[in-house]
Amino acid sequence: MSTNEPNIEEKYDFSAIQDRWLGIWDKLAPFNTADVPDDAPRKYVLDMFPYPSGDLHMGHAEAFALGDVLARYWRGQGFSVLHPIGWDSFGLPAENAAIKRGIDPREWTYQNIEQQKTSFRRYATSFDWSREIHTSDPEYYRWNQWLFLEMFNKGLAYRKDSPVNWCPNDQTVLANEQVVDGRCERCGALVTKKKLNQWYFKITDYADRLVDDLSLLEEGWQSKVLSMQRNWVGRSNGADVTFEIEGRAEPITVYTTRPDTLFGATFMVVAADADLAAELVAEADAETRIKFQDYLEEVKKANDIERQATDREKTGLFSGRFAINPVNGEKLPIWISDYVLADYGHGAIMAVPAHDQRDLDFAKAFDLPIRIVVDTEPVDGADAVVDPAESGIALPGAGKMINSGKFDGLTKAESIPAIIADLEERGLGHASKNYRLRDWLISRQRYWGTPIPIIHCGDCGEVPVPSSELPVRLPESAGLDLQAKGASPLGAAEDWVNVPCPTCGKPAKRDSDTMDTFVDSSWYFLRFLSANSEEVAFDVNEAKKWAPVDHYVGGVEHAILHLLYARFITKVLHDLGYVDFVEPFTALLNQGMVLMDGSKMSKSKGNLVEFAGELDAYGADALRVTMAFASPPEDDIDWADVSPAGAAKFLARAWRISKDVTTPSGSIADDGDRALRRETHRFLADAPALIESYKFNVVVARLMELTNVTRRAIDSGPGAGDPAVREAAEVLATALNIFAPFAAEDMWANLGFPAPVALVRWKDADPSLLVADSVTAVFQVNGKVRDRVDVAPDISAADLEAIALASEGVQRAIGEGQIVKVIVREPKLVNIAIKA
RNA sequence: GCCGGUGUGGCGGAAUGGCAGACGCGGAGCACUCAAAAUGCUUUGUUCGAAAGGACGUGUGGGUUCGAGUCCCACCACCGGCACCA
Repeated sequence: MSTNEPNIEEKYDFSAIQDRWLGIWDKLAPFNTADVPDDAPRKYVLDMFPYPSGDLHMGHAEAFALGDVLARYWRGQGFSVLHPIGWDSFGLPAENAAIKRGIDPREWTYQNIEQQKTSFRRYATSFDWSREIHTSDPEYYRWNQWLFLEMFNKGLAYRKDSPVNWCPNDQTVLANEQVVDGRCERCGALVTKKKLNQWYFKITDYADRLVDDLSLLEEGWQSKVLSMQRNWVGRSNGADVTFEIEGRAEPITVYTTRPDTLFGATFMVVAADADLAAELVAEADAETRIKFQDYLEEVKKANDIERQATDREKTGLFSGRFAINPVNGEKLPIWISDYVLADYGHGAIMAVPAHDQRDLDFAKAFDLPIRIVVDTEPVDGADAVVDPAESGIALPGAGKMINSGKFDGLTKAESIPAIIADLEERGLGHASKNYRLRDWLISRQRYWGTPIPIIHCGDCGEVPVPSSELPVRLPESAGLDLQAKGASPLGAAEDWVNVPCPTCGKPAKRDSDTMDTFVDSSWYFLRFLSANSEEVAFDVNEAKKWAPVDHYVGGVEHAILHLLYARFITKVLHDLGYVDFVEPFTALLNQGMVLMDGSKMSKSKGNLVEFAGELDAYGADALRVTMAFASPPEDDIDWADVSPAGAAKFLARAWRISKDVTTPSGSIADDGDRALRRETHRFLADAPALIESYKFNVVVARLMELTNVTRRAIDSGPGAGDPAVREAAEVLATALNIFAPFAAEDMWANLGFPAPVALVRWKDADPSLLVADSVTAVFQVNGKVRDRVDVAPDISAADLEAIALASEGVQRAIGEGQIVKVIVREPKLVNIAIKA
């Protein structure tokens, strides 16, 4: 097969070029990684796999362009690069579309996949298609079930009754991570609470490691994402303190981050919706019991948005009971309120109104005592500390302890360990940590997901499906009512749901819920390593060779959810002995969004830019260059501010150089024009560091510069026959390949080489060419540039100083002034400090 | 409230403490054309000046330094995360 047929076009014609190479690339399959030698240097470059809803959009166009730049770059550096693609193809939109149109979710999903696949091919993404995966295939989701059972056997998957987030619109439960501002992340409906029996993954067991291991990612992840992850886990350090309760055998434990304020506790508060509150008032007088019932009703009615409003008035009631402060034996009234949360800490707090704003608000509302126990600095430039009882402003700052018995005089830093030690000695408390993170709720009451591989038996309880019977396939959707109704549609598939118990053989029922699709995506990067294996989820040895992922590319909208789950599952797989690393993604590139006229694109706003339309108008190369050149990758791109036509113009200029070269291939570049060669090799020397630090926009700018100087060399320099021009053109083709694969391939063919240019190793920079013949020295007077002179790069400090002092511009600037000091940084700078 | 980030021409953006504005978009002028588009060339931070040449200029105010967009302190604005989390 001849891959370098002569090009007939005399002008850059992106659509002819695309047509010419697509078919050839299909046959060459240059990105297949089936037979990589064991000792080959490797990189794993992965884009977050797409959810196949309709065609690709401009956001995909950016993310996948950038991922492809990295994959192609490392190939050019001689690495074997794994750059796979798959489809996150389970999930609600397919189901909703299916309901709306009365078709199988499978049909809708796999049609969209075909469309996106076609678009990816036209976009020249360098995927290894032999490893393609679909999470909605039984061949994939059986390994979700395998993972679930591994976790079930380790006690990391469990079922519990708990109030859960419920989306009344989608009629399914939601993970905490899917509730944003009290609303369903997907549809925006107000989320309510519902008490349900649901499956959880025990991510809280890994809370400390999920925070601590972030330090391993400081090199490769944006600090923004690290802090988002840290915030989400929400670890706080403090102490558990035990309070005896009058008339109750069991004491109550509270969690506090300020044990140093223990002497300032003047009451205790129990969360209204905690079981403890109901128990405490059970023996109270009738009036209190009725008041409590009314209050509890009120609290339950409030949705999260109302409840979370921080400027709400404090409400509550006295329980009639008292606690004993362990440090001073004082009797503290126990109050009940909804400002304390039932599911954080122990659902009860010690209230220190002088030093906590919330407690102070409550104390003032119910006229409770306020006692200062920390001598804080005055705030906001005030002369003296104002009594919180007067000002209504609590004093949360640090200071020396007062009114605290034997602890008086200690600073906050000293007193916290001292008090904890004292409590510990007396068995009344200990240091403790708390987390905002909750266990990951993974059950969903919907059809289009992975069936949970558990059989419920009246006698044996929760029985795992034997691994020989995996996968538990989804029943056909035909005949099932997929309409959201709060119970899984699978429950109605009689033939499917009724099975004998694997243990005792009696009639039993399959679990009819499906898994959260974030389970699918929490380990898919490992499935690519053995995408076609029927024996294992992934081969442990392949994981040793390829994983973890070297570059993970995707939107910052997944900075919490998906990344936290993937990190968690990776640690679980590590503990189970399947992988030898603890973090899945060594480096993370979060590209910004593609906007139009300052806002997110949407059909309803009328500012939608269609991927297919741009592709037709400018071609894949111009689109990819535009994405890379627009801004640093993390920043948003406003499509109104960029110019795909400009990118196309640049590509045409670069392409034309390859047509103009007249030197035959194999000519000796050493004989070529030195100035042009220096530019070429400066590019080769600088490009790797720029790409590896994701400064793609600068690399494109440098390619434009190289194109411009080569053009000038042809038109008004040494001419098209100079070997340096050929060298520049070859470097342009190999480097441009990472941004504009079609144009680069065509240039490579124009220069007489066979496809694919994508597997050509980049030329090394020649260090001897990086030394300039002369450099421009800058002469400053008091830091202002007054003159410039070209000098030899190895000029001595004394010579340079002499030239500077003699220069006309410097003399004029010095005038009558007196020279105080001369700084010489040969060969580039002299700065003369003068006194007027 | 706590934590993190960002502020540079008309616009997107460059700049190991050493020539601010690379590269591009847009604008202006010119060439080619009957004309337009496309393409090419020149020019383009603000301001004073005929020019030569000045002055000013990286959110604001201070500081360190021979020299600051870059480092330090304080502030302002915007963006993001968390938030009655004890």
